[in-house]
Amino acid sequence: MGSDRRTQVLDSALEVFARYGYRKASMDDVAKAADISRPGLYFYFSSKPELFRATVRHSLDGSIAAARSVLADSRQPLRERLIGAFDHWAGRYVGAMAAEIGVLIDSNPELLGAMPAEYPKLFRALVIEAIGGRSAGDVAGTLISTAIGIKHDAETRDEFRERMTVAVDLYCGR
Amino acid sequence: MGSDRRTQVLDSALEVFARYGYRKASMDDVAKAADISRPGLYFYFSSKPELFRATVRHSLDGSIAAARSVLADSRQPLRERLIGAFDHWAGRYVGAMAAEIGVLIDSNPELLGAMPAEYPKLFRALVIEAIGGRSAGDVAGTLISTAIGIKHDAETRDEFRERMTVAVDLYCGR
DNA sequence: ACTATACGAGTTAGGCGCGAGTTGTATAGT
DNA sequence: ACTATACAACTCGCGCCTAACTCGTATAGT
Repeated sequence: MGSDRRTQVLDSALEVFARYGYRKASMDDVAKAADISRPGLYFYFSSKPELFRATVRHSLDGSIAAARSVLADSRQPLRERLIGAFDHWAGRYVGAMAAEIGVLIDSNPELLGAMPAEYPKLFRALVIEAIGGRSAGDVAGTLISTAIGIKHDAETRDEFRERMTVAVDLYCGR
Repeated sequence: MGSDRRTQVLDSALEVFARYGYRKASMDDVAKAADISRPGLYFYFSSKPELFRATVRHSLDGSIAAARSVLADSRQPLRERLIGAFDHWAGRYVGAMAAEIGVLIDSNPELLGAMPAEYPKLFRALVIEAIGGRSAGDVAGTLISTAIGIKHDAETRDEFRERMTVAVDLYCGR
């Protein structure tokens, strides 16, 4: 399962990195948060940059997986699936302490390289597939941009969800 | 008219501030760019912070005025008016050297105070008025968020305009 | 498959003095 | 309604140094 020791370390690392930023977060901080020794941390990740990359990848994989499973749930109408997918994808990084995660990601480009850029493409493809039809690309692109815009001035995750609902109804509902 | 000496100084100041940022732009830089002496600059603006505030206000006033005149042009259909208004409002700060202006504004909050926050409200009110109807507030809010989102990953002003056109068509055309 | 301890190498934070640059003002002149 | 020049006060970056911290690894032990 995903609940092995390595996963637990990655979850702890995400909290620590999000709280202190990459530079000020020490391997010792992460080790303490994960309840292992600092040398023990190196059994899982051979360096701090590698730990950081794995942490970000783990987080993004989680968001993508959540979005995918929501979008694939054919019991729900398209409207609900889209709202849920955007909530998992972008809403995860809105408000409170979670806001720092997004900053963390696009604030360390030299460490992450082209890796984070793959995920928006993946998400976009999922949304296009879910919408279907000729103008699916246009609708998906517009909705994604709207989500980014809303993310910038929404205070809470609930507000993000509400406004995203309005956008979905406006752009691809009635 | 608006083409007096003071206006010329404000235009020069905007370029200088946008190019160097508030801190690294000196009053001497602005004076040279405006072709007046540095002491002469103090005849118009009694301090650097005041010059900065006046510069930002001048720029935002210009954008609002442009958006207002476009939205008021009843010869054009709503679709064209909306696209034009967003192009003037947000498109002005997209791509090339102009991208720095937006950063400049929300990167010096202690100098500007609550002043810049008034303009988005004003612009929103203009858009709501142009759209009209019951759900005008929802539509305007969504379109504005979409514009902000597009602004974040559009490379050129043309791309911004094109993608904003798509969004407007999704709302009020087909 | 780890912990506890230790260690070298490298990076970084903090303090400090100094020269340079900048702000705002003054003054004399046109 | 300005320019040219000058000036005091202040801030800011710079280099330099030292102390502290952090990374990655090694070693011995369970």
